[in-house]
Amino acid sequence: MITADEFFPALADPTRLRCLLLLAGEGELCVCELTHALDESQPKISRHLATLREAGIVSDRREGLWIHYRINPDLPGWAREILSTASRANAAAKPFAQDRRRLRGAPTRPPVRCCA
Amino acid sequence: MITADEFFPALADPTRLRCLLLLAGEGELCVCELTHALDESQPKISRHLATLREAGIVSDRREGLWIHYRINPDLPGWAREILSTASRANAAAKPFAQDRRRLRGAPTRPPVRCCA
DNA sequence: ACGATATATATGTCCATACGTATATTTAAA
DNA sequence: TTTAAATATACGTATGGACATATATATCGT
Repeated sequence: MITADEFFPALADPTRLRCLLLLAGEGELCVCELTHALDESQPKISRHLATLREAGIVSDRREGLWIHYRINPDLPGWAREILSTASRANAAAKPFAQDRRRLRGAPTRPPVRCCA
Repeated sequence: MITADEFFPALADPTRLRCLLLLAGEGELCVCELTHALDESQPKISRHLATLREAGIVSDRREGLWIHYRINPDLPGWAREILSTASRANAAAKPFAQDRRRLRGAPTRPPVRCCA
């Protein structure tokens, strides 16, 4: 069972927070989608996801080549509550709106080919 | 207006988190009460409170020698919500229960003389 | 078996930040 | 105007953690 002392440090990094807010809003995303949406390097995203996984905040599911991440459904209620509160509060904020737009495939960028 | 990228790092330090959870539950506390409740050095508590103040998460009010801190009432709703969720969720957890007990004046410790 | 794609991990470096100790500041009282 | 109490800040050090780069692993198609 995760404690507050383990939970909040995991949200303190902007990259991890962006991942979590996307996952909270979208349900399930694979690494390449997150890499594309956040426009960050693959190892960077992967290691941050590993941090979140080791903290028990996200869970992963392999499907062929792809590994899908989601908010860990076994996360205690207060933690899930905090994530949805943060997600709701930041839905309108510019940086997160940009992440969502990139996730969908931005007009100025090549469309997401992976994770069809 | 504080952003999520500024808010969550402030909760990532255990000392700051303990201060915030106490403040969320007790309303207003002075530095010496927090120092006593957390059993930490005065400069340590003071500097962490300064961090929280500079982030806009707490506000302070001088009253003679004492400076009382509280959760900043102008904090956006989502942030206050997250703090009360965390406070409620951790009320029963041992470390925070100990902090509250020390705040009241633990049997094995000298009673709080300051901040009458 | 080989190559390609998706993801993970290892390594070395660098920077932010938490810490202890010492000292400064502010207020009140004698 | 000293003195004491409460709080704040300065400073040097150390360490956790984020980073880029390179490489390893896993899965699938041919």
